[in-house]
Amino acid sequence: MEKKTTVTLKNLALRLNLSVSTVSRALNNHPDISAHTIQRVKELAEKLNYVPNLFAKGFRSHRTHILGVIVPNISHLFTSTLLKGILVEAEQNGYRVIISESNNEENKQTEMLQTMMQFGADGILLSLAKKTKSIHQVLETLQRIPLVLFDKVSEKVPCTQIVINEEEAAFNAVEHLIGLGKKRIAILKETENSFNSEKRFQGYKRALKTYNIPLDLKLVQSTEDISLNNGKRLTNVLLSQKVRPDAIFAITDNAAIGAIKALNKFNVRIPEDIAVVGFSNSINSTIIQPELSTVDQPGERIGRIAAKSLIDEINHPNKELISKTIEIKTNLIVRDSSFKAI
Amino acid sequence: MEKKTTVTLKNLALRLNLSVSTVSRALNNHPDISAHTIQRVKELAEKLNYVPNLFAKGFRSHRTHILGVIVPNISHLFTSTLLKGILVEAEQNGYRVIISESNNEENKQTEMLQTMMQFGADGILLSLAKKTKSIHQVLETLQRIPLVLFDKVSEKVPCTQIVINEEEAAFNAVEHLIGLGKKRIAILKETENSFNSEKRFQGYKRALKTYNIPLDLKLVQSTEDISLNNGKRLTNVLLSQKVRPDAIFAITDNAAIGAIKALNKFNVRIPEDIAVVGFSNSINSTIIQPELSTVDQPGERIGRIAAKSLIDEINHPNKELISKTIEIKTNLIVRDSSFKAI
DNA sequence: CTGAAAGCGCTTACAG
DNA sequence: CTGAAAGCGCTTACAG
Repeated sequence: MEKKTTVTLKNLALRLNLSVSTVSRALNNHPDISAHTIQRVKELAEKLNYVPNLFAKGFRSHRTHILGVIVPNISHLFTSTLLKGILVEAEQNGYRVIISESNNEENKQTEMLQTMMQFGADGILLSLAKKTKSIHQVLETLQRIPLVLFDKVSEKVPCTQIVINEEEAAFNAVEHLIGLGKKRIAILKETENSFNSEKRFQGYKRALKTYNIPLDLKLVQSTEDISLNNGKRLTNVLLSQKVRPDAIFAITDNAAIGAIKALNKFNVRIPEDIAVVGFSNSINSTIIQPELSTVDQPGERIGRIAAKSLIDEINHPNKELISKTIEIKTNLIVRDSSFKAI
Repeated sequence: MEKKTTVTLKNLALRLNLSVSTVSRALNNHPDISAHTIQRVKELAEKLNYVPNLFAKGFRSHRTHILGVIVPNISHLFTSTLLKGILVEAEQNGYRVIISESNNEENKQTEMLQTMMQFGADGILLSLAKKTKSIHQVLETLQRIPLVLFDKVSEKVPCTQIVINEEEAAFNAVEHLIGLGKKRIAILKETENSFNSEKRFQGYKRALKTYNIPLDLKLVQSTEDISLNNGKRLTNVLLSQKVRPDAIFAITDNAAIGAIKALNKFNVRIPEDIAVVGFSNSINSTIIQPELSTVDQPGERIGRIAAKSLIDEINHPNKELISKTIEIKTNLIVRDSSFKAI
């Protein structure tokens, strides 16, 4: 097979003995153009498989219909559900999506924000890198094109932010454990509290306070990277202490699964001896034995709302930058790891 | 905070009392321009936070440095590892990536191929939708811009294709089971054999033949959607038969995990009574109890090689379209679900 | 060393 | 109903 060359308006015009202007108008169904001409033009366009160059189009109209998306790490299941929501919503509104990773590095994030602008993205969806110390470039970007934060957000940025009810969700999870009679509830969280970790920790503390349970720092275990393996490790630390916890609230499913693995290894009964609750409702939470109680974090929904909000802002630009937080409610899903139905 | 307006070459030129040409050259370090001028231009550009409009640039040079990626479904963990590889490799070569989903629908895929071209993507990475009956649009696209197939491929398309050694990997997995003394090895596969399912089934059959085990169609279980739940369901079917299998080879980890769940429920001993092997080495495979033996499918590596191949073709375009398959070797990872070390 | 001009593919206000 | 011309932001061959 041979390669083909690109068909342009000029090509069509030449072949049809028309001007480029007329061809352009015909393809766009301009009312001025005669039905006959429109038909001739469209037939040839079809025949030659003409595809308009959206680059030229967007370049002229200052609208590219591209949304830029920056996430810390694409290869997390939760991230991919966020992305799915973004793709679906973008698609429905005629937008394409450029995706890139910051790898949780601030430099990378800054660089990506710049390239997104260079590519003429109409707007940007950003989930902040964990190590974002300075939000300078974020503000710089925000002053030029619409930008919406989602999932990993920061109150310092005056823009629309899409989050779940982190604090309340954590409160509910811990309250659930307290309701089951648990009194020594440990938490597995991040060392450098990210927005999410911080909020969930606050919810944990408020629940304890509400039910008059003193905060015991021995039960507060932190780690740099809240992964499955670190969940295991921190649980081993908890088990080695003189007084063991009777419940573990992990701020991610992965850490919770690590906890269950550690408990299973030492034949600790779940939930009778130690109950476990996670956060995310990832697919993994139903694979582990016993199945994990967890907060359902509706990734696709968050992605859709984030994309929708951004597209709204693109269509109705604000003169001033304003903060606005959209909080999405979550539900606690109770499974065998915290409450075993008989 | 106030919004800012876009800074262009013209802006800079006006302020500096220079021509647009000179400013352009200065920013690109053209040897003709004096060091002094270069400095002046760059300082102002820095100060005003000038970002070149890559759209205008690409529009002129016919190179957008955008790669289009189409996958059936973004919210699968394996897909996201493929995407990670693509992003990393693209990034290293100065390319941005537009990602979209075909949702396993041929219409959607066709539409996406067109938009990718309209956006002036320099090349396309495509993982075929399951229900791709006609490859007409794929061929049409291929005749215009470089296109590389990965993961879900088709021998009908004359282009570079990146796959794993599907057939051999399946052969090895089944051979492993045979080596453990298993004789009644069931397979869980797809009804309408996709490229992957077909190859894996072939490997299964070749292994049986090699070791003189007759193919028993009762042990060949197929399903439309090779998911966890269908893995469970098909395993229940197998268990209900007069003569049970002594091993199950599932062509996906999810189906294998479903199988394990079903076996656990009926207290079938794994691997003594029935051994299980999956395919993918997804994170789930180490969460299930017992941990799953599986074929390690190096997603990130496949993604990287696919992106690399595409970028190579963009840089060295071929006149003729040629088929070329790059096969990536895989390893079988043996865990407790097939062989329990004592 | 610097500038004026053409052109990438398209749209649209202005003329006729 | 149709066309010639300008312009989106940039680069580059051509002049000087």
